Amino acid sequence: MSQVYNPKVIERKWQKVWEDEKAFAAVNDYTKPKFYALVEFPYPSGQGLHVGHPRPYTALDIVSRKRRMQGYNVLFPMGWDAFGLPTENYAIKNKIHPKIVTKNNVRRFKGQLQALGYSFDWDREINTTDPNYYKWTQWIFLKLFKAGLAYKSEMPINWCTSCKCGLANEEVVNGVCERCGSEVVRRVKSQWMLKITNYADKLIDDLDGVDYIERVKVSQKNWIGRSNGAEVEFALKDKEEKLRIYTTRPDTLFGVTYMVLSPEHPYLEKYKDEISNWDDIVAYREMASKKSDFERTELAKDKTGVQIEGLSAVNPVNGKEIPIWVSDYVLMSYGTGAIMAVPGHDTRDWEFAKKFNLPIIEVIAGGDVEKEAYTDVATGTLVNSGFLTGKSVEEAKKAIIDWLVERGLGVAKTNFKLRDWVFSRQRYWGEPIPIVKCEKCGFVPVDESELPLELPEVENYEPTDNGESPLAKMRDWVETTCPCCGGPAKRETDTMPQWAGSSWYFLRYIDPTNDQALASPEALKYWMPVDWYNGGMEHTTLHLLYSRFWHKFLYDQGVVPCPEPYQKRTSHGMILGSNGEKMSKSRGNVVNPDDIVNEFGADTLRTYEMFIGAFDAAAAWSDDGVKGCRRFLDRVWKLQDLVTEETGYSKALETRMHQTIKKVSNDFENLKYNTGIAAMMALINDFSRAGKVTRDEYKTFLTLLNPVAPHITEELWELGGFGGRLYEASWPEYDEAKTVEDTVEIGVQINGKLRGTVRIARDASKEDALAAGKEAVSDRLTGNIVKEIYVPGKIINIVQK
RNA sequence: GCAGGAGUGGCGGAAUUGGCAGACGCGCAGGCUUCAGGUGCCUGUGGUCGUUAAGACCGUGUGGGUUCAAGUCCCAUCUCCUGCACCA
Repeated sequence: MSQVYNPKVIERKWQKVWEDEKAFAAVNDYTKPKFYALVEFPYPSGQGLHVGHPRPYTALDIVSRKRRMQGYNVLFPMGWDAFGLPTENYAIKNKIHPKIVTKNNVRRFKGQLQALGYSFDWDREINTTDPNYYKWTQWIFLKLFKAGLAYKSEMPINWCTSCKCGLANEEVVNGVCERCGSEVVRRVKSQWMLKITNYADKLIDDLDGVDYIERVKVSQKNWIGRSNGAEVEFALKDKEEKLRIYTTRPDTLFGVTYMVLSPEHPYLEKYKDEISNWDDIVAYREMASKKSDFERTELAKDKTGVQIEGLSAVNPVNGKEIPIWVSDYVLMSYGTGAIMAVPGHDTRDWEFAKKFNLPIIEVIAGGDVEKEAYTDVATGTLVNSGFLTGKSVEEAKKAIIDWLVERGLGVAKTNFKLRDWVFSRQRYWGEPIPIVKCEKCGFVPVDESELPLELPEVENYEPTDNGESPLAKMRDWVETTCPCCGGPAKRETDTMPQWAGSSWYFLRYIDPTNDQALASPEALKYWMPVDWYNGGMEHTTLHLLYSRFWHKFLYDQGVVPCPEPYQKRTSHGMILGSNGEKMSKSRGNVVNPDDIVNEFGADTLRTYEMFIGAFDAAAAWSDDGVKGCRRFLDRVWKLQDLVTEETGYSKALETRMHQTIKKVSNDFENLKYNTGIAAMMALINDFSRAGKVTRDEYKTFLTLLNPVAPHITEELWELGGFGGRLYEASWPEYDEAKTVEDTVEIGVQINGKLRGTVRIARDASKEDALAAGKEAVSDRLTGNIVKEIYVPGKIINIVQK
């Protein structure tokens, strides 16, 4: 009789064995087929690991373990995205250096991850706050700077009033700081910017060549927001200068009844002497500037504006004079900051026109422009539009652009919603920006040989009230000499955002100790691109876009061998509390993974998180579900008592074995861990029903389960005396021909309703099948058969009156 | 408003190309083991009707449709989630 299953003992035992044997080290043997599996490296927060973390980690651990058994050289690394505000805030509050805080948090996280038995190659562990790591983050920044893609610009930025720090547009959510939830205001500051917009087209177009789940592609596209249209010049009446606007609907040019400038448009200032109601304009502009972006969008439903008196425009297609208004529904940051308004066919213009009683002209037939704007482009036909009348929207667009181009009145133009990336943070705990400002030479890059430019030790990490980074107070550090002219100069005191370190980390795992390059070209060529990258949906727009941008830049620089970093991207769903709500301290529904490991074992936690439901859907935690998975592993443990001396698969279970190997193999590759585990549960039910399991059945079962529950299976493998280590065993093969049985039970329907079943040969002829089928439902047959359907292996349906 | 996704037992969730709806797990009920509780094992478990049974009918958000056959395809509609949101 076997001993009791004791995960505490065996899990520790095998984790030690794997570590000592370097079981999961990726080797630099470039002749083997490679598989690079990547999960998002965590931010080592003070709270420790959350039950959400193991879900994606276990999923790719399963794939990695399986691929190793299939002979791949697998790279499955882990590291720490350790720069960031919570650590800095904790350091400020508790007067401990962020370096120490980070070190402690990392130790805790690492211990927790190791207790879960992941097959990470810990020899390749990286940490973004390690100077040997951020040396290369800075190096990439210098490359960007030298390529003209990093620039400093005075611009209104999003300023978090609590973090005292500038934020990227992406970090402002509903008008508040994504991180701390405080109010975000506009402030003009000189900021480092990265020209991600230069890559806007490629970032969209290259999505066609990668295997990302659809919603990730869609979000990336929406975020970049490419739209095709035209820039058109409207003459200002009695002026030399033209007013340039952007539109995606040049086909509606005959329907323009007014124009709108954004409140920040430079023409207002320029023509203020000729504007007779200048005071009203100024008042409106001030009111608009006081509104935050959030308020501006919140008040979207109610349009406001003022007509500019003394200024009007001329429609280039028909010479009509049209009024110009100013309104904050037009943004200076998009297009040209001015629009042509076509209330008949644009919802916003329609609302504005209705409110201010402006004329509405129908130029596309199909709707009722008095009731609402008709915006359908697919079916409309042009009316009231001169030479465009009668054309479809698509034809009209082409025709009008040609017409405008011929006369020098406009050009086709593509616009993007994507803005350049605000790259400065007025904070201590980030990578210093390796730039020096010299009175004579301007912004000068620090010489590459000086990298890493290390963070100096400061007394106080608190940001200053005037919005400068704590580094600004470090006289000794700030005052330096210009690398260019040798004169006195000052260091940049802003640091990089947290996104910087995570924008290229997957490259460093490939060659983590290289001090000559971020990674060797040979190693990059072998390992890149990442074959499978899994991460949260919350990183779909920011991290994914930023890292693709950097990678594309590095590709253009000849540093990396491929234009896209990730071949495949999947996302996991969140783990919710047992009440179906997001886990949070305040809701009191947080589950600590340590408790589960202590009470049930790591294998149970792993199995449960994979069995909980569809991988990409959110799932609510259930303590009973955890128990069920432990019960399953207990039954696996007891399987050893059923093992016989027989080899091969028993006759009764042969088909089932082949089917299960096939199902589990496929499910593990397709994120369907829940059904893969269900198949193994069903198999173990078969074993207990049979009352025995052959050695080979047992061996196959342990191998299939190993990626999910590596400790218990490794222990049983050893107890079973199969020799060697299970992690080195081969993944079981199946024979397609043996996944189907010779005879099948199929349903027999009468008029589409199931009336019986019949067991017949899989490839039975129609005659035989129907004969058997009729036999099974003979008492229901009327003899008046209209139609007989037989789908081999599936169904018999007899249609009768 | 736009985009993406989802609505299936008491619950989590399964269902290659349309082909026996509810796999697997939880929960629940009964039984065996036990002094007892727990564990373990066995059996049952979509609903309604039917004395048990045999059986019948209904059943995948709602309403239509296509088909021998629909959770799956088409049209319409409702609800929920997740992004984005005055982007011209």
